[in-house]
Amino acid sequence: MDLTDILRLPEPLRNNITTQNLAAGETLFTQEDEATNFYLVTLGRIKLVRYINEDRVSTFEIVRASQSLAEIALFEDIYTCTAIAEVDSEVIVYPKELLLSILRSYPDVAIDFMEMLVKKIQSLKFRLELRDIRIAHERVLHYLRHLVNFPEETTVVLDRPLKDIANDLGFTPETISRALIKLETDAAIARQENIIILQK
Amino acid sequence: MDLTDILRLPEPLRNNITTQNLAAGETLFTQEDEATNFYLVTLGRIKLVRYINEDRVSTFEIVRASQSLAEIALFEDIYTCTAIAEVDSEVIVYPKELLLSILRSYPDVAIDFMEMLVKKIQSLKFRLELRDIRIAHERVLHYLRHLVNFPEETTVVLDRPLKDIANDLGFTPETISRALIKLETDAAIARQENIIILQK
DNA sequence: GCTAACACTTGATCCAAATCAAGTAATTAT
DNA sequence: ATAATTACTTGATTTGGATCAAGTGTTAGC
Repeated sequence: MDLTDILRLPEPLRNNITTQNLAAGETLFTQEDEATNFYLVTLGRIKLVRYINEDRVSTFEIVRASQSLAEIALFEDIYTCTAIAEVDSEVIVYPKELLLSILRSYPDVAIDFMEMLVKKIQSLKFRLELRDIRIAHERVLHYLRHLVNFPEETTVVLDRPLKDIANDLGFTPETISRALIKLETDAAIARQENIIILQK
Repeated sequence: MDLTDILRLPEPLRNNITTQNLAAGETLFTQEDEATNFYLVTLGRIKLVRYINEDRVSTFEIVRASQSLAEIALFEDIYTCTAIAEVDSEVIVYPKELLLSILRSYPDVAIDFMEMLVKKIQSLKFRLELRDIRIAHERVLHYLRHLVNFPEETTVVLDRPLKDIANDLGFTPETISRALIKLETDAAIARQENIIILQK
């Protein structure tokens, strides 16, 4: 989902993009706002959420440095979710029309952009697949194994609070905690702080 | 998610695509197969599934007429899921390299393609949002309301067996059945066969 | 037309995650 | 340094979906 290629923009257009800084907890845009920009995160972490009703929030996605958000802006008039900085963050702002013209004029950038979109689709599909695993410790194990990029690797460093991971996986923090303990007693993993070692 | 624009291909290239017919239950491609083609469904319904382990199957997506599948083929070497025809179906086969060259040469087609990808992302995000609603009748109602394209509409025609919808939503058929009955007694919906009327 | 398969419904029971509650440890703020 | 907040853990209880089981009605096949 790396989008650094988007940064390699044609010179004349690169001058028209700006950066924006966000404090932890600050909102970048809100659901139903007019969609005017596409963003690339350069620092920090942006959380995309949707308010389903008064007391229910669904977290769609955690967008990290070098990842993009608000692709929808290119083809829709309003944002369909709310973007909030989880920690102090920085984003590059690409005005919608500008980006569309770039994508029309530079096939290489367009192909990179498509690849990023396809990777995002894969990632969402995986998260959906996870939800079909009902038993907590099985879901967590499947998730941990997926975090390992290469099959020969066995170590996963959790860089977010467990409660956030719990939320991603559709569990409560209590359930994640118990699931990890079960995986540990079953000798499927070993834990040291926020480092998980998968036992093959 | 309409992709009919992809059909409006530049004349010289259109000759290089072929169609393929599938009987109900037939497999189009299998997880781990070499990814050589991108497909557009012209008739019927293709189900994308992933085999998580021996006895667990996760349905990713139902691809219908005028929708596409296997975008991943463009950027990866192997398919990450298995495609099976739910009913007798027909697909257009786009060889990977051919489609990539089209996307490079024809910005309009590329933009249409991106729009399709973004719509797919939206759809997956919605399905993920659904999974965050735990209570069955609430999840079902949210789903039904989403099937209504225009806010003033109130009628939803379910064109697939309830058990398939149940599977999409991450429930058993029993649970969906009970959820619909609850929504009916709560006067949130009315039912006539496979037609659902949403009470606003 | 009869049988078989399938879709849906209904009821009883089971099970696992949510919830509620409380405590500990670690980090942040003052 | 101390207080306050936050992250995580642990235990007891609740809750609601899964499962098992059986029945009805409809569709498809022979």
